[in-house]
Amino acid sequence: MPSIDEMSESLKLLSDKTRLTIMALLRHKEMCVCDIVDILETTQPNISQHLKKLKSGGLVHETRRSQWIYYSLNVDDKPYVKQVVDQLPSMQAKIEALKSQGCH
Amino acid sequence: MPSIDEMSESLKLLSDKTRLTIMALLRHKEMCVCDIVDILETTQPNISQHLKKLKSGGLVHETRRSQWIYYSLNVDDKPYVKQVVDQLPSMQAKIEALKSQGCH
DNA sequence: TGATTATATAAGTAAAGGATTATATCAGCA
DNA sequence: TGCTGATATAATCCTTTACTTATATAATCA
Repeated sequence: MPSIDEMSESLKLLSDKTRLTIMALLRHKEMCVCDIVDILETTQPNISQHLKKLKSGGLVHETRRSQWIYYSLNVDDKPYVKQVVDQLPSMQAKIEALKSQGCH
Repeated sequence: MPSIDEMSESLKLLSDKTRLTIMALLRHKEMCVCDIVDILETTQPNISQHLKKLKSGGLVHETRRSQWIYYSLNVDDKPYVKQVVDQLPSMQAKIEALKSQGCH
């Protein structure tokens, strides 16, 4: 049974628009930092810092694969987070748009 | 289908520990401001301001009954909010503790 | 090894947000 | 009408936080 403290911490991570959009993107597939930067049209340090918060809050998982670091969702152990993420709108259009000029 | 903007706004309301606790309390029953103040052991203006935010975000509903204003949950139209609220821990113990020295 | 690309970290800034104190409004009652 | 209790609003303070710019680390490749 999650405590109010745990829940409010996770919800704070989800309450930022940029981070919530990152979660919506990762729902489709794992992505590297530069993919997310391109799609969200912001700076690389901005995204890196948001990802760091999501990671230390246990909401995403990272894997290095040569020079790229791929991030993926890690929400299966938090039902109240998973249910929110599952209801995020599709980002398919934005992902398609990226494909044509992918970051690598 | 809710937008990222709508969802992040609701989640921001839930992400504060005081507001999340208020939602957990209201899950049990409607309550007036002085009840919540007593249980959370904070000041009346603090609770009033949090309630105002919850109300303008559409997460609670208010009813005046003589000099008391009762607040109750209003989450049935927002599934992603309802699912979070449904998983909040029980506040039964705190509510019981209040009964013995109720605010009116 | 040096150059390039991907990512992280650090420092600074500006804006948002929660809490407190003081005051105003509103309802009930003598 | 005046008093008391319940709630709301205003103003202020302090902390948190998101973003930017600059720099550091790490990996690949020539």
